[in-house]
Amino acid sequence: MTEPVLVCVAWPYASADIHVGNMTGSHLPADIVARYHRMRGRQVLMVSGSDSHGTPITVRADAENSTPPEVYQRFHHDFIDLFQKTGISYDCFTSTHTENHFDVAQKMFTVLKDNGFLYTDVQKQWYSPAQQRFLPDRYVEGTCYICGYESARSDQCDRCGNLLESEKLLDPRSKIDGSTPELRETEHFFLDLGKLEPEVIEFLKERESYWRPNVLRQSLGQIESNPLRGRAITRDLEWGIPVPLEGYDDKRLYVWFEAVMGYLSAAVEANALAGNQDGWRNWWTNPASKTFYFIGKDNIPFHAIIWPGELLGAGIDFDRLMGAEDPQPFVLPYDVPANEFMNMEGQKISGSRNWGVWVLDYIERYDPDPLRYYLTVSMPETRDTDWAWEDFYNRNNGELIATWGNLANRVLGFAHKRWEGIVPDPGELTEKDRDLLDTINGGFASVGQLIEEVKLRAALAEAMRLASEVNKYLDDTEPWKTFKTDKAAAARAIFTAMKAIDSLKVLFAPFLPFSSEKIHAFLNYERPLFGTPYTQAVADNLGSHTVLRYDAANASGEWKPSELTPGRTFQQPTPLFTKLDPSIVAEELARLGK
RNA sequence: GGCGAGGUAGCUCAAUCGGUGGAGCAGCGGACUCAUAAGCCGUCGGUUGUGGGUUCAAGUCCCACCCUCGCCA
Repeated sequence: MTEPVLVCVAWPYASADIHVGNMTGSHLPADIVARYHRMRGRQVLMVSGSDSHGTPITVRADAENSTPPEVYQRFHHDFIDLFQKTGISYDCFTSTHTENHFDVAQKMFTVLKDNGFLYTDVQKQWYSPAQQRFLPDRYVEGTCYICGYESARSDQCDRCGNLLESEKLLDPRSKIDGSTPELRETEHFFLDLGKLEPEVIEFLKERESYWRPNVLRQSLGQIESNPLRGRAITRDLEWGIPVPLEGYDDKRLYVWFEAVMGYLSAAVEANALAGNQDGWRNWWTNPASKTFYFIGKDNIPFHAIIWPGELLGAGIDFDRLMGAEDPQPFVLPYDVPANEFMNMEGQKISGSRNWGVWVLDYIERYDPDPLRYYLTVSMPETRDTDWAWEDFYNRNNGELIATWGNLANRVLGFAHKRWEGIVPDPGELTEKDRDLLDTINGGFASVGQLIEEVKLRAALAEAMRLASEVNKYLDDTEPWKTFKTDKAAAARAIFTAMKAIDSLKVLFAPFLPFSSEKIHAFLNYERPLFGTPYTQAVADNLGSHTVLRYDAANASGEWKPSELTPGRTFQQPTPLFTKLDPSIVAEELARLGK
């Protein structure tokens, strides 16, 4: 059996469009890692879904005179469309509003409660006598008790920027009907993080040597300076997952508590859809399984502290509740390679100001691989980065096309013209030819190692360096000259370059799957490098939801050097990438902020 | 306010244990023509955010401060 690899991606909230910052922060790095491990022959399961509960969705539903299910479904379908168009190859992209997820989340609640990691406490919350219900913080505004701003949200003041203690808000008003809410006591469940702290610290320290410093230090440093305390995990809401206890009918699980459990429930769903009810355990209770969590820096505490805490608190009892005869504990996160943020032309990306590049909009005008290339070379792995259209244009024309696209085109084009679509016979290779192929083949170790460490910028830079080596080799051997004087030498050089390109196609494939498939097809390979995404409608007692899945049956890509042989036929190539006109920079800048 | 990450060439980033600060792009020069005027060779470019300190030696370690960003209160 090969190693199972679980690739978890932060669940996009189903009331906002996905922008380039979301892509480079989580979906894209996850996809690169997933595609790489698949080619290594590992059992990859890449999961995520739409985070469908919570107040912002009900706020939007109210504003649009719609319903929460309609709102989340609309965004959910857009997400799936986007992932298919950009090649984000989820094995299972589902939703938190499914019977399966409800079941998993409620079981986790029960297990944590039975194991003594939940307790109840009473909080004060704004209550609307007019509507006879508790109001979420976002539904209440009033005067900031720090700066006096009159339209402060109850949890944060937009003028002075301070986070507010909701119950201290002055002159509170309901945003729904303007009526005056009153403070009422309400009982909630709390996750007892203090009790879990020693185990969480031990978990973090075991990973100290290889986690990114920002992720590790922020988690460990936070705990060391402020001991963990309980956090409320229920809310007075209608939209969400019911608390699985008598007498809590008007309370729901808090989204932050249940959404992270989606990694687990999606694994359960994916395997159940494949007809293997117990299959999820291969990724979740098998000690050989490696689990990666691709998130943005704002999500670090949830994934490095709270989620491991929930998994530790569940112990072996979740597995027991799922019917295991010999229940096992959960596999804890192997790596949480959180990214920093990407800005847009020097300013923070903002949906309300339309300051950003929305991926479904991008894909109307440009191809997916240039986006993936640019987002990888400027991925915010160690610090915030900036999307600049001028830079996008330069990277596309001056790097991606100039170094890699042009290389494939010049070699395959020249070879096709001079050898009439048949891979030339090189005879005996010279030392120079073997040196080049050795250098390229070394990429399978060097690029692979960097991807395993989730240093994706460095990995792509290494692949580009190797492509550059082939350009140098061609300049050195000059087959276009030797073709006229020493045809055998030209055949040798072109064969060597073709073989190098056939290998580079694989080295680039996790990053640039569409163009690698193109080269693969030019070379007349029968089966594609990667599998095929498809959608499936799944009906349950909550209705129906669409799941994005991945069919690997026909995939043939393997992380190993080319075995190209002389004599096989190949196609006349077409350019891998489209050269951009400089005018797009001004055109795109003009769209921002409108 | 507490915790954390970052600040290095015009731009984007490297620099292992403290051991002569490097690459790509842009700029400049050159030879070439298979290729999407791409590619290749050469070259210019630095008070490592600021101020102190430790050391034979500091981008790296220590202290203070400034700036950007995130989490928490």
